Amino acid sequence: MKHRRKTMFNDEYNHGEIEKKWQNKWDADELYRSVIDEKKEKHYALTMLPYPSGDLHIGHWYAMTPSDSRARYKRMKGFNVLFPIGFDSFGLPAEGAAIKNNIHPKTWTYANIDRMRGQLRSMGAMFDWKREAVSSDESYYKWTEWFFIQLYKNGLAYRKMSPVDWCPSCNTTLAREQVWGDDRHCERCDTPVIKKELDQWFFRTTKYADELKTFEGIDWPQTVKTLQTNWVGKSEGASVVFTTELGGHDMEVFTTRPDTLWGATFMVLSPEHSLVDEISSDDKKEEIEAYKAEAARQSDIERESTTKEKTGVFTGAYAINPVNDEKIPIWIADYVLMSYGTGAIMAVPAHDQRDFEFARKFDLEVRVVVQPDDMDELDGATMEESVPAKGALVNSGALTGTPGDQSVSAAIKFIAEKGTGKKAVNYKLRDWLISRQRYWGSPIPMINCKKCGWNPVPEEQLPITLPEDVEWLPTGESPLKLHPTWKHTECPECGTEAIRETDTMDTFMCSSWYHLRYLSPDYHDAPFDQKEYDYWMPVDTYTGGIEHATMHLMYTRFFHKALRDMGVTEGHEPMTQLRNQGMVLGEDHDKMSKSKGNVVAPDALVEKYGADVVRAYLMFFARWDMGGPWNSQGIEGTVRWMKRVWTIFTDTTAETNVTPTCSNDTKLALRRKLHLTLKSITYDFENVGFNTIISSLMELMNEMYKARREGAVGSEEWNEASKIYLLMLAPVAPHFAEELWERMGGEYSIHTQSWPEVDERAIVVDEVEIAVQVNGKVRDKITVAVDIDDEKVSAIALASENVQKYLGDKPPRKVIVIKGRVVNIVKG
RNA sequence: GGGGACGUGGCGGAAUUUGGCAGACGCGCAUGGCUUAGGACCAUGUGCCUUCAACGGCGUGCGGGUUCGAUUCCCGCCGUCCCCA
Repeated sequence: MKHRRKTMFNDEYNHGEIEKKWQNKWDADELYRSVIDEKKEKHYALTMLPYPSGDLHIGHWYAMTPSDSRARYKRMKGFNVLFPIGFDSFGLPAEGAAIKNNIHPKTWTYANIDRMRGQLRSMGAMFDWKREAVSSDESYYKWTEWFFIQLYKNGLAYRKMSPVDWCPSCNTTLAREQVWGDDRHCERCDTPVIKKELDQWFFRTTKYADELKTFEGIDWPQTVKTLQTNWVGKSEGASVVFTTELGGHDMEVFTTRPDTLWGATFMVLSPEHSLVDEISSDDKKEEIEAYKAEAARQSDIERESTTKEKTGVFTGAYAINPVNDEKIPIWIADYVLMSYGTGAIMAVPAHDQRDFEFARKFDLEVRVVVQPDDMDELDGATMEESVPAKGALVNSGALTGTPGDQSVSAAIKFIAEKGTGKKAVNYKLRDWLISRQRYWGSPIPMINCKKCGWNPVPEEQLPITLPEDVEWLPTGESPLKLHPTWKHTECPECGTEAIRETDTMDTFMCSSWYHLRYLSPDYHDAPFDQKEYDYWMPVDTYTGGIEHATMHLMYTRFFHKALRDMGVTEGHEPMTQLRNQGMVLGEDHDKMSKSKGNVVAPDALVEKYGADVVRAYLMFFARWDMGGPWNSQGIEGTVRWMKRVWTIFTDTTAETNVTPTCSNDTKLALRRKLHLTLKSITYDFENVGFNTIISSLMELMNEMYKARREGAVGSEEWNEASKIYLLMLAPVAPHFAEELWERMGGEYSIHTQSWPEVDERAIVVDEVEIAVQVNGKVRDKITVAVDIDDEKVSAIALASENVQKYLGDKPPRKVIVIKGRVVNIVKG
């Protein structure tokens, strides 16, 4: 047969059979069952749960199998390790499939889960399947609903009318972080989103804004911390109230530069600002309406673009600048967005570039109020660009002359005393919009009564389950809304007829607490069993993609903090250590995509090479946090290495006599290499450096081949190396190592053995080779005793013939000795 | 426009734990062995240049700086990618 060579090595190691054999045995023996053991220190290793799209891709393998190796290492290190898995199984694609293939989302989802369970098992990971949690199970989303009610009762969930991003294709609202790119398209279907006014449920994430940007006591990558900090987007400044000349309408503005207040020569409102219609004069109304319509057609990105020509319309109204009581015109312009700050700005053209461009376009006054020390005297009439730098105040009434380093605080003091403003903080972070106008999600357990308003479903009625007899109409409207009976219920307050909320929750709500459900997925009295929580939490190592930095990773922190304040969870953070893996790219170095045809399918690789080779290659081929291009030839190197491992431990024929004939030097060198390797692999596992774990194992194998040629087989040192080699290999290639371990008479299972101890004495040598440099360039190498003192080693170095050649006649100016590494001689 | 990450042989990547012999390990390539055969296996070599060679010169995106010594630290560019506006 053409594919005769699909077994990895030869007839002895049939990876398909052997991997299956051990998977079944581990299962039967419940080898990876994790139960509370107070005698042991716990380690909660968590990998981000997959969405059941129907097929595990190589990215899942990349995220999960190295994480599994580390969890296995931790277990051998003596920790009681929990490494669970589950499915984030609510979400839009199921409904897409429902519409497209006329299949119920539930049927589709659970069929996918079944298939993916099999694929996940083929990894040979130490998942504890008894702790599996599936977010679309009633037993799970009962508690998602319960959490919603707790948030509501604690004032952290509220409903408001709000302009939201709406995907016309998915027929649902999106959170700010689900809207991507310059054209502001839907994360899922790439359709450009539109703005829509809707009544929506929000979580008060902004309450935790400051806390979300502190990362005390947790070991998270700096990149994630930076992304989250920027996402919170805290800026400090002042809020100042401007009043209209007529009618006395108050308009609050936020500014980071209250020191430039005296330079505010006009105001700009966002076209959507609620006061626009009220304050504008009759002769401007028509023009304003036209402008508003035009602005609504553009995306925020277009509107804020710095390259775009400024546009705007004068409202006919004037405001009073509160610091100097001057009358300034109020304009509307699309570069001011309702979604940032208050939707109104004070325009200081001399010191803000956008305001400057606007002023020049419409011939508005540019008044210099800040004069930086290192610049020539500024002139508002002739300057060609704004000067945003700080500096001493000029033309600023009582504050004129205030130096630049005090100007902001002086201005805040001034407006505070006048009662027209105060110190203020503005955040970019918005409250989390969680309403989705879809069917396949956790219902929002709220009831609306004409008399009593909104009330939560009584907790004893949970879960509010999804009706199964639903249909999808071409209008795209939520089937829950269309269902004839489901939404009709009675008011928990007054008992009269009332209507259920027909929106469901954003699925990020489900994944905000799945790490808690894993603790006790069958527990009925609460979302989790307190005993399990007390033992396992917090998560010690969390691994997953960085793309969730401002989404899931932010939501789950918010969730934990909110629950903490309700007394449900403890500690400030849910996950102590976070590590992100990079992406596996296609062989063409491009992002994998079906359209490019560069997708690598893990199932086929497992079939051809076995899970262990795939695992090892994924650990080896790139830095885990960076990722890199797949290489179908590269994986053959991993096959070769494992083949060599197999051969050296199983082939006891021919030249590999079991009676050692080698020198003591060979044995000591082998032992030294062994313990050096053990030391560095231990370090690498601790520090999540997977690629060098594999290269260290390869190096040691090369050394063992050398020792074998020199007749080391059968010696005590050889046997020690063999045993420790397999123990180090076990987390990487669990089936393969177990098989060899058994054949060599090891006690079942290799995975319950202890991680070996480094023998530092084996590493010690009495002589080292060090480099001798002249002016930083290596000119010779000398071998000296390890404990040689600096004078002696300098003398030997200076005596080197080659060094003398470069030194010339003059005595050296300086000799630097770095013990055990280098001697650098500086020429005289 | 702002913020961040990265840039090392033909390729993926080591050396970023403490600034101390750049190129570990693997792919590819080359030579030899074994073999009826090799796309298997074993061994050796492989940064570039100097027509061969190293005990020579150059070399970690480019230019500068600090240092006895810089892939590593600092400054300025260029390029790639990511995030934000």
